[in-house]
Amino acid sequence: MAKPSYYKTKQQDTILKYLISKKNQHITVTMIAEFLEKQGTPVGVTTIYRHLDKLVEQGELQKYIIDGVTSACFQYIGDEAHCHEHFHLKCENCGTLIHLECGYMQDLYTHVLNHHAFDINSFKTVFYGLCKSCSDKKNHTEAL
Amino acid sequence: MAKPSYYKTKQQDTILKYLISKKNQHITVTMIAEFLEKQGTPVGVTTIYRHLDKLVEQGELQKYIIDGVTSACFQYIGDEAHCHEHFHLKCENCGTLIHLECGYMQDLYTHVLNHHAFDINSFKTVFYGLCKSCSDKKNHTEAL
DNA sequence: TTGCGTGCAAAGGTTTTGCATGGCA
DNA sequence: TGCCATGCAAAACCTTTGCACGCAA
Repeated sequence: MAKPSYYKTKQQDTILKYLISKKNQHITVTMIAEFLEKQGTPVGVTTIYRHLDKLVEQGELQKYIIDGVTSACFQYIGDEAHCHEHFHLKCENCGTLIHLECGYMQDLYTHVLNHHAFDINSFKTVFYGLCKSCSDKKNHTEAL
Repeated sequence: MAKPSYYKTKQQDTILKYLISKKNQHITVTMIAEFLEKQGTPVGVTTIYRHLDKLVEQGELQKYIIDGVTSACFQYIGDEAHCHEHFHLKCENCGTLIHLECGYMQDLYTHVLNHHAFDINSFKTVFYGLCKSCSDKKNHTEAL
């Protein structure tokens, strides 16, 4: 698996450069397509999808989906694939996406690995819940 | 919010009965539609979507999405909405979905709430990673 | 009788597939 | 030249919306 590209093409290079420039940032296929369009180096969405799939297989790119966001999200991580401390938090109310770096998550990773024999991929995992301001709001408005 | 139904209808009742019979189990809109069809009480998917939305708003039903599963997943939980110990684990390789009940998760919930001011919804949160057998397989096949 | 509930049909959006053409090696 | 890469068009899906009719109260 993780088939490498046989040919080096302009499109491949263009996409990869963009991904690297947005390293560790949240992007979507539409964002990529629009940016490349504006930049004067348009690439067909089919091609973008195919390259992203390949990079995900190779582990250089993380794909994650978020409820309420209609398209898939990606984050280029290069060779930091085994970081266990970066998680996503998504507020179910206001939609804010928080990137969380926290040592406790390393413990969580270890716990689940040792006690439940499950190797968590932190980048792909999205925690849902309520951020502080929305949580406060809800409590104030609890009288519906 | 959480608008109650004004009218009591056969469809509403049929859907709710099915959900309750599958309590704490993983279901999709298609599964519901097919079951009701076979049972001789077909309900249009539009209606199913609308009732599910309402139940999610009311907190009786949890919606979660899983990468690789093209449609949304639901789980009827009734009034157990505030359990912080039930999480989902999804193997990225074989697709197995594990329902995890674990006291450590209560600690995780507390940690994130106290240190990061974020109130995690455990039912909606899906951990991605590798289950033991797939993890073992990967290590054996590491020679690609 | 009133007006919400239902469900068909159509629209909307993302992602995949078929296929002819283009371009790397 | 051989083959993979590309990208248009169309298909495949899931989900939402519009609208006319049905049905609960």
